[in-house]
Amino acid sequence: MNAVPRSFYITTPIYYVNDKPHIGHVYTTTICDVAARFHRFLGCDVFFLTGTDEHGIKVEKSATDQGVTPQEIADRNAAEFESVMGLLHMTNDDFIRTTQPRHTSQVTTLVARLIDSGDVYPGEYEGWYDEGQEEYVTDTKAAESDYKSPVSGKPLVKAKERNYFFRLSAYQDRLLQHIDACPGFIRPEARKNEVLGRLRDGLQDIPISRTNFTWGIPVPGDESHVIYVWVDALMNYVTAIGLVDADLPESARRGYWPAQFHVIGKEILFFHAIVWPAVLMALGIKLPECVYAHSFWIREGRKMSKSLGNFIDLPTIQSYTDRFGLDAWRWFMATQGPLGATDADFAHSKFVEVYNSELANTLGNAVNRVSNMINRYQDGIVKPAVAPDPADFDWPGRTAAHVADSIDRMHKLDLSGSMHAALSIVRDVNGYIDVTKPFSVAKEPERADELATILYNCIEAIRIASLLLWPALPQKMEAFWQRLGLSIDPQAGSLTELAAWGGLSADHRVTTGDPLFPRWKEPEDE
RNA sequence: GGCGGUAUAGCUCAGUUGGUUAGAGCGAGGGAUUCAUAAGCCCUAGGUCCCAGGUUCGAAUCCUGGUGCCGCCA
Repeated sequence: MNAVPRSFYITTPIYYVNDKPHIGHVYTTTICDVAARFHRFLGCDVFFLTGTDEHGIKVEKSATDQGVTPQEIADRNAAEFESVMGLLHMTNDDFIRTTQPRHTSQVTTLVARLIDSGDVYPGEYEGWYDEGQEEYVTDTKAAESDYKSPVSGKPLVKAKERNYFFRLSAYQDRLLQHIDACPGFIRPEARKNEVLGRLRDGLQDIPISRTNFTWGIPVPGDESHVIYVWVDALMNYVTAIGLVDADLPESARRGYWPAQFHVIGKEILFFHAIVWPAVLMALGIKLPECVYAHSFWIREGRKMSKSLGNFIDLPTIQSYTDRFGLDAWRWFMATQGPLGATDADFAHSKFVEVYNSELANTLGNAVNRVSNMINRYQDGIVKPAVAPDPADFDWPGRTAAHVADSIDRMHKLDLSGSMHAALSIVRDVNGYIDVTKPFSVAKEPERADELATILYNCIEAIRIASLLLWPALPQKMEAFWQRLGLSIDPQAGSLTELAAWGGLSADHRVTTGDPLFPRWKEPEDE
């Protein structure tokens, strides 16, 4: 298992500036951040991208309502999204905005290419139009609402519009072939099946231009149309690395393509797993390796919705990071989140349960008891393991297995599995202490060597676990390293070397301190 | 309505190509300890594996029907 330096490009969707940041945005970004940190530590050349989607009718309307320009709305809200990334210590390498010239210029180039190749052609769109909302609704939705506006109740009208269409239908077979050839292309499995189902139903060409608003990128050669926000937005994944403009400074990043992961929410699967790959095929650009569509958080068993007003918004998130610490929040996101096909429940009691059980009782307590014993019995000095292990525990083998498991799972974006593999090293330590009873051995001075061996094994195992845990718990693990007198730079990418057994030299001084994760007791409510 | 998924211990879920006493984590109960954040460790939990048929020497694991929940339908 040698970490061959290899590029690792991971993306979040770009967030729509007309929305307020909430747990959905924070979750996706945190997932990517943990994966990005882990891969940097492994020595991969990581490019982690996020950003904002700033065009479209909704932004234009908000601007009109507020009496400002759309760009002002975009600037203000993009700044808020970006500040959230900082607040949560996200390590994104860039933050792309769809109103930036570096983006718009390349989108223009790409769409022009599609027009040249005939993959985008002018046509006529006919459908049910909601005059109040100024938008078309699909035939199925129109039928569901009895051909009336779900908002105003007024009848929908059949309207025609000249549009530019993308020849999506032409890519149906190739998409099926690709999904067949690359089983990991769409994950998790349930999402892949949904895509396959839709492909079997057949694809129609889709309109990719609009004329009912102007806040967007003009269609090259026809300024009366703007490019549909979705096509505009999807292209950020290649414009951020300057894929089609060699003159841009970003073009030095072109080697990152194809991306390893597009991490998205399940609501935008169609665009990422069907439209985007088809557009890339049309452009002759390689496809990303994996589109990973996670599910949603629900709250205390109920869906989050506007009508219930129960969104986990930024203030709510901050109330958790304030009380439990940023790392605890990240841990819950990474280990309990909806990476699978079903939604995950954000329940306060569950948060406390996981925090106390895994972080306070298992990890924090292990760090505490071991460093305390080293201080108490050995004046805080780590001594070499010269005596044979009284428990004959295969530490090198066991830790190596867990390290390999943790890394393997992270490659598959199984964050929970990866973190729990790391935590099982700590569980081993807790069990080992019980068997070897260093606190009893310490009572017999002639067994000092045996004691030193036991304590070395404990602290060394925790050290190895801390490396794997760092991507999810950066602040606390760095604090732990400081107590151990270690200077570790995860950016240096030497995780596998550092995680080899015996890496901790003797003579390190271990200091004790406040518990890393103080046990949480629910305040007595009256 | 069409297509698809799922239904396993209080909770969240594992259960490989059907095969001896159905598993894990958390919670709960009990026990022996004390280095530690009253944490850790050990033991226990007797659950119709949704229901009814069927295939088979044998099914939680395959098939049919039913019911519940969920997802997708640009």
